[in-house]
Amino acid sequence: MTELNARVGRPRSEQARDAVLHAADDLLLEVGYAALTMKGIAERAGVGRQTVYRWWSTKAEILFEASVADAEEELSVPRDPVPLADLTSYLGALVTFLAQSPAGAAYRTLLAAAQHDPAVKELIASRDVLTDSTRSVLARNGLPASDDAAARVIGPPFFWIMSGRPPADFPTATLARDLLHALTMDG
Amino acid sequence: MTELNARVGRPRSEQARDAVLHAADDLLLEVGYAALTMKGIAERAGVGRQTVYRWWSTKAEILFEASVADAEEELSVPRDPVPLADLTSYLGALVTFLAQSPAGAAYRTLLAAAQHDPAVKELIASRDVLTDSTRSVLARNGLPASDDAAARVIGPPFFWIMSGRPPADFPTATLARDLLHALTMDG
Amino acid sequence: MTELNARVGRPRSEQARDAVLHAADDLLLEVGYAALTMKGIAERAGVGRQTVYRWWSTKAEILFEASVADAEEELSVPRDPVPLADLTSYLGALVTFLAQSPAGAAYRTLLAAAQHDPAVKELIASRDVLTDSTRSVLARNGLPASDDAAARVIGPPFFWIMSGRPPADFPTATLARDLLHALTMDG
Amino acid sequence: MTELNARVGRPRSEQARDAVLHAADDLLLEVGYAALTMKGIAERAGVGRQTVYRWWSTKAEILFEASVADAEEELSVPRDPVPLADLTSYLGALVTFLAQSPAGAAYRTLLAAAQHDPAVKELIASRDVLTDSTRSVLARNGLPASDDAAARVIGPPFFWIMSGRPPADFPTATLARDLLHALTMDG
DNA sequence: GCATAAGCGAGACGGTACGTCAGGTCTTACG
DNA sequence: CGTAAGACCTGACGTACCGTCTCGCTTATGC
Repeated sequence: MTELNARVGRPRSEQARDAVLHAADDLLLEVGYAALTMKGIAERAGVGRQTVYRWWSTKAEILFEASVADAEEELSVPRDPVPLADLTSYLGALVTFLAQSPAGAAYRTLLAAAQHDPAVKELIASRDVLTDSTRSVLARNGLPASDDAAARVIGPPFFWIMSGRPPADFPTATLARDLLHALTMDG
Repeated sequence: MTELNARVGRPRSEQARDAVLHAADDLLLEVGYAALTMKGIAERAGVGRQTVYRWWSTKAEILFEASVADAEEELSVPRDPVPLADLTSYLGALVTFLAQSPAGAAYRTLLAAAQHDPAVKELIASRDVLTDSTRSVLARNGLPASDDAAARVIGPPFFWIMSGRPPADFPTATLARDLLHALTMDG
Repeated sequence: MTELNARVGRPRSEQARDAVLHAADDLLLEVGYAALTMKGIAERAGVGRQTVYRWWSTKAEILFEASVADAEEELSVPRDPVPLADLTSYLGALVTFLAQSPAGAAYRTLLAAAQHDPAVKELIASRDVLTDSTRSVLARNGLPASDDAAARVIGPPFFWIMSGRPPADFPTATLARDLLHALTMDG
Repeated sequence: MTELNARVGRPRSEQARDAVLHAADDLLLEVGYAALTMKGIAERAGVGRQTVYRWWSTKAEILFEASVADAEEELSVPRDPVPLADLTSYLGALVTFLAQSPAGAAYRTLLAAAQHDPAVKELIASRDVLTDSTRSVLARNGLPASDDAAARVIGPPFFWIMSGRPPADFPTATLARDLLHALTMDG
């Protein structure tokens, strides 16, 4: 028995955990990150404030836990045997994720918060779901799967969306073509 | 007469304005954006709270006014007659600005805040100093100075720094070469 | 020459003085003493704030100046040759003044303010218009015109109104009769 | 069960309540009513501002709660079998209460505030401790215990103290004698 | 008749209290 | 011992008024 005393007392309520994660997701879309409060999350979830603080330190941690799984799923596009088509469709998913998805909103928000909050920075660094998925797409198309290659894929759509431009106007096809050419040279 | 009543009452104190802008700059570096408060700025500046609210609505507005001028200066690199060298040195300045400069920190912070604050988004949109300077560098090297060309220049270093990687590791030269090639084709 | 340089410069504006006094009177009735502010008085009077501060230090001083003249007039009842009738009609005027008149409201307010503001206490002490008029009524009816005789006349209606009871219910006649009897004995 | 949910959550802190009431009492004497602030009371009591606002809306309510009990005690003089002596000693207690006692200062202050604050007026009307105690003294001496009889007892010393005269100079004995005579006639 | 001087309305200045809100901690009773 | 409830202290919020200080202007006197 490695966890002799682990089961002493009332077990954690899965119901409370889910309620908190959903409340955080909902409130992020409704009121935005700045107006998102631990108090508000607890009240929306119908949960005591202490229960929230017991399991998460900050609203960023809640958002992170709430969005990582969704993010992974939304970014996993089916592989296309033609590299150009594969990369293009992935870039499209990236733009959609960043601009439209609740999990994408959480990602942008967390990266933003990380700029002035070391704890969030560490959280993000521990699991950068965007870089990870991009590297796997590069790898499966025989391209270099380095961090800087990933940054060259993610960067343009990321800046595009972060600076508030319409996702539809982003030149996905052109970028895919150029990246494929450039990264093939590099490798 | 455009400003008939402009000189009624005590005129605005330039001294107070400067004190507020500098206080905001200093405090951003010292305590970060989240802990930056209107109250704190006013106290650091030795200024009444009302005086801050009289001229700026939010801490974002103060930071914006405080950083725009600095940003423009730091991003204006002397032109190199060789396009590759010119673009490379500009990319270097971009990385340095984003990663090291107080004005760059303010820029990252504001773009972050814009993700959940429409007022900040509008502010940024009214004067995106990064896109502007990039477009002018592209133009002077005979490259297409569109918004999406700019996004392809800014995006990679922007994501690199935003996700907390070391500025020194960013592949400035490679990116400059590839961009020059790709954008020449597009044009 | 007592006032050699007294007439140098622009003379005081009587118009501004009147506007301030009336504004104070009006605002006292409209918003009450607590919500009466120097700023509000100045704005209502259409006068600069400095002009108010130049001539009065506190809102109490303004009210005092605004009400003393009115008070004296309202409390000067025509003499009745029959002492009981004279005293009765004066008591009636007293009740009406305290309960209904704007100047009476100002008097109650100032006496209230005097309880915790020594400056107001001194102001009132310098000219207690209620005690003065009462003493003169006592004197003209051959009664002792001491301060404590005055207090015995003023006290009951004063407490009655101060504690918020309806003026009509105050037993003017009974009090006048008893006072006349008691004070005659004392003298 | 009238208070089914009364015991849910952390119970109110009696310690905080007492600290606030004492702080209000102390500060009233130290700085006066005008300079008495909710913020100051909270700080002096070592209590959060929200805790004060949670239980009391205004400084007047705090003073009222702080003084009523004291007032009742200070005004309950032991009965003297001789009516004149009983009334005289009660009048003495009244003067002392109004002029010297902290609770008396609170009473004067509240009656003052009631002149321009309907909420305070209602508060006072709900429990006029001065009128109540006076009526009971009148009753136990076989005199009419009406509101206007009470006003004739309280009025003179009340006006005396309110207008700032020395308590020692108030003619307690004369007033007691005259009142006894007059009210006996009325009854 | 022009300088000097003081009063004028306007409005910005550095402060401070307002009443509210969220933070994070604590203390209950219940399950 | 986890939970919901809710009171606790702390401290920032944005507003109002404080009393003071410039401004440009007006309106007197007096050299």
